[in-house]
Amino acid sequence: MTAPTLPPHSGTTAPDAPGTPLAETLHSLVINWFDDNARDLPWRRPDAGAWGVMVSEFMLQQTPVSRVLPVYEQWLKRWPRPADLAKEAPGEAVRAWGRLGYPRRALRLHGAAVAITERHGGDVPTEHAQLLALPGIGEYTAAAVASFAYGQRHAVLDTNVRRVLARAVTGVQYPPNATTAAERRLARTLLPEDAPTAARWAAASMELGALVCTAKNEACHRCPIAEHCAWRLAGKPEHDGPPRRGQTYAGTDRQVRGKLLAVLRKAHAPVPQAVLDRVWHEPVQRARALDGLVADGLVEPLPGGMYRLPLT
DNA sequence: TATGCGTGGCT
DNA sequence: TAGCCAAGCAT
Repeated sequence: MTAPTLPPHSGTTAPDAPGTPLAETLHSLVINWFDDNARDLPWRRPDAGAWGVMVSEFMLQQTPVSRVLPVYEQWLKRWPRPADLAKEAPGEAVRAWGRLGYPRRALRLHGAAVAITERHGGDVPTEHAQLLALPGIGEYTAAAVASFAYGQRHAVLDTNVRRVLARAVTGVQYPPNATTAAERRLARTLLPEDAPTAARWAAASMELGALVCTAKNEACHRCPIAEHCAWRLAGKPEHDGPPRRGQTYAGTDRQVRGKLLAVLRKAHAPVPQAVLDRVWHEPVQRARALDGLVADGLVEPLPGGMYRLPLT
């Protein structure tokens, strides 16, 4: 007879196996907290539908909720179903994306709407693998849509959940820079057995990271699992190890691309090169940024040195 | 696995 | 003030 085994994981504090008291305690504490503290967000309303959930997930990739809210409302009003967006020129998606940032997401969301219309009869697919095959959908977003929209059982491992698990279970201040196999293993280990509870846990643990267990100024006094938190119990040791990679922005191609695209979003007719030239003084970087936008399909070059958002 | 990719609010 | 940070993805 063999003892029950747990997958190995990093960190100093072992979680209990699934179904053991600690895991279940965490589930109920966090879910009960969520019942009382969940934000009333439009994509969580019952009428949002899978398309609403999917749109919100695209927009929320690296962009705060407060900035997503107004764009989300406009988007769903204009394109209430995937087929509505699929009929549009991709440039219209880029324009409607506004200043959410990372406009390639708008292009991919448009591409996903086209694929849904062509391959799935206009309905957001229910299977994780089908979702993963859509442009702009990676491991996280596939799991999130399957869980939030369809109530399925998946480990939904975003930056919030990673931080909550790093602290509560592993006992460190921050998760690693890149998601590790150990983190995925841990998240799967902690997943409630039944699908509805797993889906609730996914949303609840994410919300806990967003509202309480934040990157800076964490509010342990409001945390439902503070008394179980390995990091807090260890005296909240400061992060050690390699510095967490920051994003530089000023003076980068990204900034130039942003300025170029801002001009094209505002324009409703082709824009001459000379107008684009005014956004950045340095010609080499300016040309590289514009070429990059064209290569990414975010900008369409026309004969005679004219440019516009892509029609196809 | 490391890097590039927007934008704006906050400390 | 100059980073730091915000529900990642693609390559």
